[in-house]
Amino acid sequence: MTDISRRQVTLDEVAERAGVSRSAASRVINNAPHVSKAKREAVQRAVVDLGYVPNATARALATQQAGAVVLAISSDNPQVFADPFFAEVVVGVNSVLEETELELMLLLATSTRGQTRLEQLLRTRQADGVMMMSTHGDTLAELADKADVPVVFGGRPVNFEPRFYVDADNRGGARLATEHLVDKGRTRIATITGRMDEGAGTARFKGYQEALAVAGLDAGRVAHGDFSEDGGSRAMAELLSEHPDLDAVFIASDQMAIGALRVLTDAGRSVPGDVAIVGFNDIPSARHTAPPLTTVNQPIQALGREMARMLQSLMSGETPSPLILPTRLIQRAST
Amino acid sequence: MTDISRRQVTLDEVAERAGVSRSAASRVINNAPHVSKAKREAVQRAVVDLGYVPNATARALATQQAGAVVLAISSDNPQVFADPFFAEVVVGVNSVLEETELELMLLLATSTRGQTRLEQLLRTRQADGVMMMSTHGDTLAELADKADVPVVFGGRPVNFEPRFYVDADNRGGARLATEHLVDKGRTRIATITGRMDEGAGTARFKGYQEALAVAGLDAGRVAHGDFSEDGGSRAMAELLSEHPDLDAVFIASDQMAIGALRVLTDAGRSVPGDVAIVGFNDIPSARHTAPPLTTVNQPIQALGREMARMLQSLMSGETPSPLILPTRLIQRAST
DNA sequence: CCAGAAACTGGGAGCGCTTCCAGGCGACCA
DNA sequence: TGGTCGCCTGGAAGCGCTCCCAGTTTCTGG
Repeated sequence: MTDISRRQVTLDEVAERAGVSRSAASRVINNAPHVSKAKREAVQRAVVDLGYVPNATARALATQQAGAVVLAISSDNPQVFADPFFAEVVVGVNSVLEETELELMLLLATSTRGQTRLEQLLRTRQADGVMMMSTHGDTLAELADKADVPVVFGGRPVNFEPRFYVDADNRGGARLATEHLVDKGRTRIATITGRMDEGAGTARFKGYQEALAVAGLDAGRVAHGDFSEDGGSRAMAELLSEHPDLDAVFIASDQMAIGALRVLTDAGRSVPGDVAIVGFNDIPSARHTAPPLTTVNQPIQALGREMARMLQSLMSGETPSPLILPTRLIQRAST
Repeated sequence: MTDISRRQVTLDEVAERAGVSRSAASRVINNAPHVSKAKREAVQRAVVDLGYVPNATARALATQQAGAVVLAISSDNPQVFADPFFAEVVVGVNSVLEETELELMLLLATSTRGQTRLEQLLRTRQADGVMMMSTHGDTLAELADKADVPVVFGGRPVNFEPRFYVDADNRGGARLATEHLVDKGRTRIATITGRMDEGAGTARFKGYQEALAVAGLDAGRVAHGDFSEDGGSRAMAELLSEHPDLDAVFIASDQMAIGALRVLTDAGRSVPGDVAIVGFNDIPSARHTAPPLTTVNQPIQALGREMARMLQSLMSGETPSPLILPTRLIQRAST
């Protein structure tokens, strides 16, 4: 703080000013033992006098530790990250990383270029750990799981169970939502699924099926969406023409629910009078639709937090167990 | 790709296998001149055979270039980043960084710890450049502007004009919105401001004042909010009791507009019949309120993109000019 | 008061890569 | 054929830090 010098202050200069060897200075910086009290203090004084800050790069080279972890998001759609979902994940991740000396790197592996970068990252240990969010169970995911860098997954890709992951209880949440519909006395309950090549999509569909099986109801009214608002509209229209008798629909995302809601209203069906609907995700918009959307909330920040924690534990040599975070039903006026 | 060896492959190994010196190998890796065609090819072959990937850390140490830039967000509220706004900025930033060899680091400087980190970053050149989004014109911002690392600001802090920044035209957008209200024949136009300790807050207020001045209308109906939904509710209630005659209000954020809308409806005022309202930001929810919100859209991804571009230009020694991105009115049913 | 243990100390060898530099060598021109 | 120029080439010196190791000092306890 004292000296706004242009040049970077090095450990050698600190050592010299303190009248000790570089080794000694290094020891006090990393507060390692075997330094006399006098020298330790001399070094500390020199550090503040000179405004010394260790050079992270040099340290990384010497210790073979990058001092950074990366949050990698692999997808074919450059816009995915615009989803507020990830912003929340980042907040969670950051909250635990903040207690650490670790830096956070962001890798949006959307193009081939990004994918390559991720691969190299995995192979060359440029980061001390990676948090991977990959929607598709592509080869990249499996590669990541096998890499010798600690990797924890956020969410599970479809068709592939990583060794370490934290996921929201999508299946349980879907079951909850569907049961809620059953409890409301609905009997002809349809669903609009998400992308079935994503873990969340298949899991939520499974939850729907389970709940109806338990209730002894028909789970045959299904249309496939893609998590988007337009997809929801299309799927709802399809549902309406194939199964005009439906009296409720569980929709695998709020975005789709918003699209579906519009189609329903346009078709003259009242919500929840004629058909009750419940969404998933609890996005902010869900409370502002007409009627406000009953939906399933998942603890997104907690997801990020737990990913970071699990990564830490992995990095310190432990073998954590996968974690599934609870989801809960948020009841509003659409049911 | 060929060899999944545990150990990192080094330049020396490549050189040895290719039968050249390390210097030569280095030259071809960085495709520098002064290497014969034969050797160049030999090295290239060795690279793919061995699956060599340069060690970024070592390179960084040798070249004194980190190979990374950071996006720093300084705020006193750990939750700011949960705002989808930043997610979009990141998408924009990433889109240009993807063409580069640069890594993206994220620094959410919310705690004191984070602040310290940011300061050190600025002083020690651990990154080759920083994109700084700081709402308050605190000392940190000024420090950043003076740092010998290239720094570009996203948005302008209040009370302080950075040398390099890209910002949305908040003032122009606010003027647009207010003029729109005037055009609709409203004459008793109030405003709910954002936080006046943020650049966006003051700029939008200024735009409001300008528009009314031009129209020769009274700009005295103002209540201060804090950009949040609750703050909007409170401010609207205040407005209603202080200036019950208002027939329109320009609200400095959609979040506040949503809160205000509820208060208005509860108070029995119809929108836009009794009072027309326009928000700012064009968040997704804005299209789902009842009635859908007229608002001002700002090109957020473009903001990120331009920040990254400006930073690049700065890093390559140029002296770019500040940039102000246009905002535009999105007309919906609330006016 | 002495042997042995324990704590300190600084030298030096890296970590993997870039880059300066001096020497070598072939080509080209007169 | 000799001289010059310019392009290769590899050796070696770092970039700033960690950490092993051997040597020195200080401190025990008997």
